Amino acid sequence: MAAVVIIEDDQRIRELMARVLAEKGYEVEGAGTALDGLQSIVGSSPDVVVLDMGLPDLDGAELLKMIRAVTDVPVVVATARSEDRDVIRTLDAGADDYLVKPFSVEQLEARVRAVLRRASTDAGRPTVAVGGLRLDPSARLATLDGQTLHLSPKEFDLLLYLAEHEGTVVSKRQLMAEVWRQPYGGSEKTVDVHLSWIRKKLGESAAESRYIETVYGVGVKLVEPS
Amino acid sequence: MAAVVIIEDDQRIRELMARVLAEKGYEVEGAGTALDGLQSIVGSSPDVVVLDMGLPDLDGAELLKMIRAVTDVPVVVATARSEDRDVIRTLDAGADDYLVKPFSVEQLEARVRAVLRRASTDAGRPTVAVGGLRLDPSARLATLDGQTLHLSPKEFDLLLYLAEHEGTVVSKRQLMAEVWRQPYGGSEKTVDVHLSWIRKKLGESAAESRYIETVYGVGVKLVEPS
DNA sequence: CGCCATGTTAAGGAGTTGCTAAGACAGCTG
DNA sequence: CAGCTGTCTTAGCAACTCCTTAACATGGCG
Repeated sequence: MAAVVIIEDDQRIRELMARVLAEKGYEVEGAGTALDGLQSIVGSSPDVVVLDMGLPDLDGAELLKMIRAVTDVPVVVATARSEDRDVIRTLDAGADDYLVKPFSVEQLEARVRAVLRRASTDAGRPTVAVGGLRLDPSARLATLDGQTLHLSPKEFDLLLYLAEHEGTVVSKRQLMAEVWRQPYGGSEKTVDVHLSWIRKKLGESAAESRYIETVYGVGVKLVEPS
Repeated sequence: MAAVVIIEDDQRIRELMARVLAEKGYEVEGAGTALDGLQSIVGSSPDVVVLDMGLPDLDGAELLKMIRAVTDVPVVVATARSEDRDVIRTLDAGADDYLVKPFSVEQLEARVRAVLRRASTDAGRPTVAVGGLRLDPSARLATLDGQTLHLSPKEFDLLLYLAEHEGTVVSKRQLMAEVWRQPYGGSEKTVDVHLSWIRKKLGESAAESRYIETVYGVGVKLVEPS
């Protein structure tokens, strides 16, 4: 079963979280300070880290950066509502998901599970095909009618997400949250720009769409061209 | 079941480890001094050795060298946090994995199991071929279009890892973890440099790639040249 | 027609990568 | 034991790619 490190200074909360996750079968290790947390991470190589941003000895964003400098382990951050503004900075610093206090234990468990699922499936995700478009996540290879497409990282991720939701309308906010991993604040214009670039590479435009269809006021969807 | 020799001077810790591993079905033998440890290794031919670096009668690194001079048995070293700096040197001296004290018994068991798994698959690894490139792990022999390639140890390991994941993008951090056995802190620039050297020996460069392809922002992959 | 969502293009800066060179270190050899 | 050789790591610069922001154009919808 997966191993979790919980970094949270309030002992009561920490032990509560630990108990809940332990009951679900996770192997849990708790830490009350940033330093202990880092030690635990390095020592135990956990599969997920749950990190409280309000630590007494070090700013949570700082710690997150340190963790990121050292490993790719998925991190779920927990913030108090008052620290809302920092959420953007937090996610920029490399968090994989977040929780806003007060949160229920069900939420905690759900996020941990979601992050784990993402991490585990990231490697062996199967190739997606829509019409003449093929996307192989493990090789990061995109082809259109047999021709290799040169896509930037974000372009690939974005197109992959759309392809995995073929035929479903996806809002730009959702894309900012899922592809950019930035549920707050991120400008949705960025999505427009990337979509435009992808369209160009697919040999289409918004006026003459083949794969990428805009649904005015709602979002976009990827469809098989007719 | 696999046999383990534990070399640890603190009797309490040694017996704790022994009991835990014995419960898991390992055949355990303990030793409190370097000399006893060597005797046990030579006498019992264990499948794994767990070695505490802080022995009273001999420096752990010295003992590790002596073990290596005698056998290829996998060794998991346990170090105290203060000796952190030496970890790299320790691994260079031929350790297969390491534990940082204090560690949980679960960690101990996990590392032992991991090392065993690696060792068992290490032995009979078959030759890998990608295009005109052939890598024979057991003979440590690399050839390109029939011509022998002179690769340094790290270069060989790195190329082998890439070849075993042909067509899959591998991140530099992953390479640091898997090839360098250093999941934390290692500079990823090192990977770049080694890749550059390998490319030169393969008769290619990043600008004109044949086998080794860079995927910007993600990692590298080995592919059959077209 | 006016407002707002969307499309497109351009430009700047931030971040990533490639490669050379130099230092550190171990093992070997004379 | 001094010097040589091969190897690995670190540093640093140049070149490059990418993402975002801004600005302007277009087009839908009331």
